[in-house]
Amino acid sequence: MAKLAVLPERERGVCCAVELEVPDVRAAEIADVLKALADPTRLQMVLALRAAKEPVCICDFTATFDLSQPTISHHAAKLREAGLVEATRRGIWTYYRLAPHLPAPVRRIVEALG
Amino acid sequence: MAKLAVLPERERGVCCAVELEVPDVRAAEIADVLKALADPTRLQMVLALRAAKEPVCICDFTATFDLSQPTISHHAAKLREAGLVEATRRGIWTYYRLAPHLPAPVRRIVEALG
DNA sequence: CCAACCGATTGATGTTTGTCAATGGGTCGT
DNA sequence: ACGACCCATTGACAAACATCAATCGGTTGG
Repeated sequence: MAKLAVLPERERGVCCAVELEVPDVRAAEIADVLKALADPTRLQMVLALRAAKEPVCICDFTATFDLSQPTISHHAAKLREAGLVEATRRGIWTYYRLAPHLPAPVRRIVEALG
Repeated sequence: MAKLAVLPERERGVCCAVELEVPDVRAAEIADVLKALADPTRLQMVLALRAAKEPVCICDFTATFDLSQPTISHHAAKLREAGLVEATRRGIWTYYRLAPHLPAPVRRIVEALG
């Protein structure tokens, strides 16, 4: 609560709707992506995958975080549902990587992280 | 669940912790910012403020969204607590604007939106 | 001074979320 | 075939969240 600035003059009882930058549906989509990223564990996962040259086995994530295996699996599923990562099965191991063809707006967000 | 790729060879029972890109505290901070943005209404607010030349009166946001006045106020408070926006009082009106001196990492995220 | 207006806070409620324990389904080495 | 290993799913539960109705405090015009 401070700072002077050029504040618009107003008239009592007259409020007019703001012009929205994006359609509501689009805002909801972006919000969903942000929601997927808005957890410390999932954020760390995405940052690690972004930096990784090779796909990362989820067992290594389980070894990394102080969380149970089902919880890690749950977070991985959230990232999958959001379309942020892809999984590949190889034998008993499941490897994750950042989705290679993210929509441009999503990619820009992921690149802006960290 | 598809795509071939160069998957690392592994040994059973040997999982090693991933190297994290950022310290946990920092991840939590970023996650908090993302959490503040991860709601359609708040996202629209931030996008509108980012595009606005002048501070925006919150009564106009109340007129914009199909939500009650307390709910809008609640969302505005969340954005304030996250440090994303600042409020200025002028008479009976409260004007919001994007925080002018956002930390660089946060600013990059906000700029990547939309 | 009073009524109208703007905006924040409080209280209540239904929903979503993060977490774990328990379980189930594959895959491999022996 | 068996046991060990990896990972996903289910069920349960507490915490956090989005929303509204009601209320309150501050400001202004008449």
